[in-house]
Amino acid sequence: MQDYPTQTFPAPKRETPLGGAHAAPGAGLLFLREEELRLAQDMLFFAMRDLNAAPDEILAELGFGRAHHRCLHWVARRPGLKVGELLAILGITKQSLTRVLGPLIGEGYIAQAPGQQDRRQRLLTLTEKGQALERRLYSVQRERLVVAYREAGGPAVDGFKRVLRGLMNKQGRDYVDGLEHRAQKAPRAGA
Amino acid sequence: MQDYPTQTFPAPKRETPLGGAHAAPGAGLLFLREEELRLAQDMLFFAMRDLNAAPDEILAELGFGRAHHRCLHWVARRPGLKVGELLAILGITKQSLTRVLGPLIGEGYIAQAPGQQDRRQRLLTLTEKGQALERRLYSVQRERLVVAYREAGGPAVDGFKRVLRGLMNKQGRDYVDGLEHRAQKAPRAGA
DNA sequence: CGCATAAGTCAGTCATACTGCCATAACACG
DNA sequence: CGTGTTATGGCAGTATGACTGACTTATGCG
Repeated sequence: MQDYPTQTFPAPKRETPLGGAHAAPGAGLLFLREEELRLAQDMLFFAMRDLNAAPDEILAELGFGRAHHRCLHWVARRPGLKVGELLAILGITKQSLTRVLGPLIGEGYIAQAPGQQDRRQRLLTLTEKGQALERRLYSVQRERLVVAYREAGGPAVDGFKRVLRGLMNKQGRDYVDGLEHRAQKAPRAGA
Repeated sequence: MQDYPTQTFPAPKRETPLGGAHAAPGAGLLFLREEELRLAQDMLFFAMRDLNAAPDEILAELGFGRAHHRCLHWVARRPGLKVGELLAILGITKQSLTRVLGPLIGEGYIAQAPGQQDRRQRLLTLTEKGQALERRLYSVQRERLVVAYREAGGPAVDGFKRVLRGLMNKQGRDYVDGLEHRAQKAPRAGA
C-alpha cells in the first residue's frame, strides 16, 4: 500500500477564473451552482480514496487487488451469481474477469456450480475461506461507513442514498429498487 | 471504452446466510444495519462506475485515462498547485504522477511556472487548451450531477455531503471545510 | 559551506484493463 | 437430428496506471 502523507496542504486558492460560467442557474437551487458540483467531484474523490485504503492493504497482503474485492463483494451479495451477470455488473470484459476470478477460484475463495436449469452456467458462490476474507474486507469498510452514517444521522443517510441513486444508470437503479422492494421498507427514493 | 449491456439482470436473491451477524445494532439506528451498509457499498460502486463512464470516453479518444482527468481536475480546482501538493492529494508516487503529468505538459494542457517565493517549486496551471478539455470533462459529469441533485433536492444534497465528509480522512475534511469557510455559507457539517 | 527540500529522471515490476480469435459444452428451434 | 446461439473458458498481445529504489539538479536556509 501507499502511505500518502496526512499533511494538511494549504487552504485552497479559490481564484478559479471559471467561476462565472454556469454559475447561478436557478437562484432557488443553490446546490446546482458550479461550485457545488465541483465540490461534489472533490468529495467523491476523497471519500472513495479513503474508503478503499483499508481494504487495499488487506488485499495487498494476499496478492490481490481491488478487482478481486469487487468480485468477492458481488458474489457475497448475490450468491449463485452467473458469470455473465457479474460481467454486466462490473462492466469489464470476460478476459479481464477471468484473470481475477481464476486465482480466486484456484485458491479456493470462490466455488463454481453448474446451473440447475441451464447447465452451461457456472453459478458462483463464496467458499468458507471466501466468506471469511470478504467479511474481513467488509468489516474494515464497515467501520468507516458506520462512523460516517452515525455522525451524519438518518435523514442525511437518506439524502446520501437519494443522490447516489440519481447518479446511477437504470441497471443499478433496478438493482437497488429490487432490494428495497424485497426488504419491504418505506420507499424513500420516489422513482 | 466499454459498452456493458444495459441488461437488467434478475432480481437479487437475498439468501445471504450472513444477514444476522451484526444485523441490528441499535434498533433506533436502522441505517446502521448490515444490509444498509452493504447497500451503501453497492450504490457507491454503481454511482462511481456510471459517473465516470462519460469522461472515460472523451479521455480515451485523446489517449488519456482517468489519472489524467484527476490531474486536470485538481489543477483546475487549485490553479498554481505545487507538484508536491498534487501528490499528497492523489495519494500516488512521484513516478506515477510523472507519467501522467508529463504528457499533459508535453501536449500543452498544463503549464508550469517557478514559484515566486521558492523557485524550486513548479506551480501548475491549465493552459487554454487544458481549460477547454477540463471543462469538457466537467460538463459531461455535470449533466449527471445536476439531474441527481435536482431529483434528490436540497436537503438530500446536504445529507449526501454530510455522509461523504464522514467517509474522508482529515486531509479531505480540512480541504472541504476550507472551501465552505471561504464561501461563507451556513456551516452544515458540524466538525 | 553543507544539509534539506522540490522536483525530475531512469530502470524494472505488477495489476488491471483492453482487443481479437478460438474452443467447448449445452440449450433451442425448425 | 442438425444448425445456430449462448455461456463459459482460454491464448496472445497491448496499454495504462500504479509501485520501488536510486540518482540528479536546482534551490533554500542555517
